[in-house]
Amino acid sequence: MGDLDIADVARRSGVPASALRFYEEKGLIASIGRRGLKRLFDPSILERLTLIALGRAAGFSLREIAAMFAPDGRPRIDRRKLAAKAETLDRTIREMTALRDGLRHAAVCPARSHLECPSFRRLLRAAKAGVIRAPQISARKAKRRAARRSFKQPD
Amino acid sequence: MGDLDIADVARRSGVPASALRFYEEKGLIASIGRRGLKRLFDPSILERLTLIALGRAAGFSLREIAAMFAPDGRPRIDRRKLAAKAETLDRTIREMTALRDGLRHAAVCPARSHLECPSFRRLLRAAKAGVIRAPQISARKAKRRAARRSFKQPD
DNA sequence: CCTTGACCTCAAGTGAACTTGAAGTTGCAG
DNA sequence: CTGCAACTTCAAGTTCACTTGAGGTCAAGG
Repeated sequence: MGDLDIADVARRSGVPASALRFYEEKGLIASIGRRGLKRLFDPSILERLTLIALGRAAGFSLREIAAMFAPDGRPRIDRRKLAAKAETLDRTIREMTALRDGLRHAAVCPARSHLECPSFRRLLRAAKAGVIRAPQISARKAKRRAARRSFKQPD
Repeated sequence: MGDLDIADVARRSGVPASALRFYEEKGLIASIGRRGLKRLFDPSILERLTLIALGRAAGFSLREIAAMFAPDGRPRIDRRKLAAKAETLDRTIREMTALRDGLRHAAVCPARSHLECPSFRRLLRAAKAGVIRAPQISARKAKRRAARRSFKQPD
């Protein structure tokens, strides 16, 4: 009745059907049954997907996220892991902040070459100090992702 | 004389020799010549590698970084691109900060289930609002990377 | 009842950034 | 001078998170 087919879920969540099947295969989500061949999802899937998006944004891998849902289904998220991730996140934030400031300066810096700018060299020294990790998201993917990003899920 | 072979560069930069060859192939670095078969690098390669690490950390792809070095070799970095990247970075920082705070709360939240915690639900709503992008760095790679991370390059 | 389009499965492809392996060559310590 | 560790090339493999394609099934509208 209130159940959703995969297209509904895709539309309401912004997650492509192919990704939903993929998530199911990986155990991140489960359909509540089938109508013929077609998967049926409970509306609560939308909340679950939000949770998954959240985890991804926090830097968890799908594997890690899957582990956050107890085998019985509901989220039993390890609070220690959460705290640990918050810490990592915090480190990353500090790194990126330094980086952002460095970039901002470099963008307006009057020095001939960036290598001649003391501020830029400071940034380099910071990078050298090993302060830096790589985020890594491909340009094309990021673009497609951005184009798709509506994820409105009314509720 | 002061020239470095690939092992020296690897040791002093923390970048594996295989990655250095890869970078050369992609045009991110260049050897100054060969001794027999063996590549020789100018010590300035170390600064270049720091620059590359910096770019990676800022979220530039290798392709983008390569484009930042003029064909003649020295960095001619587009200041507008820099500013743009600083903006993206800033957005990401804000997202991650929200996320970090959410996670921190969730870690100490007394609610039975995270889904019952008002604060966590607020976080979910924020995520739903599309505030969220994914950083994406694999666990295994991150671990290997961390183990390797010394990058001391004594100047 | 029949068509059709939305769904299905399974396999293979993608792209980024490297790593690994096999097979060959060689600078240089002893 | 010789042996071998360390380099070389080139191809293929790896991980992650999906997407794409081929070929098949079937629920529902006309």
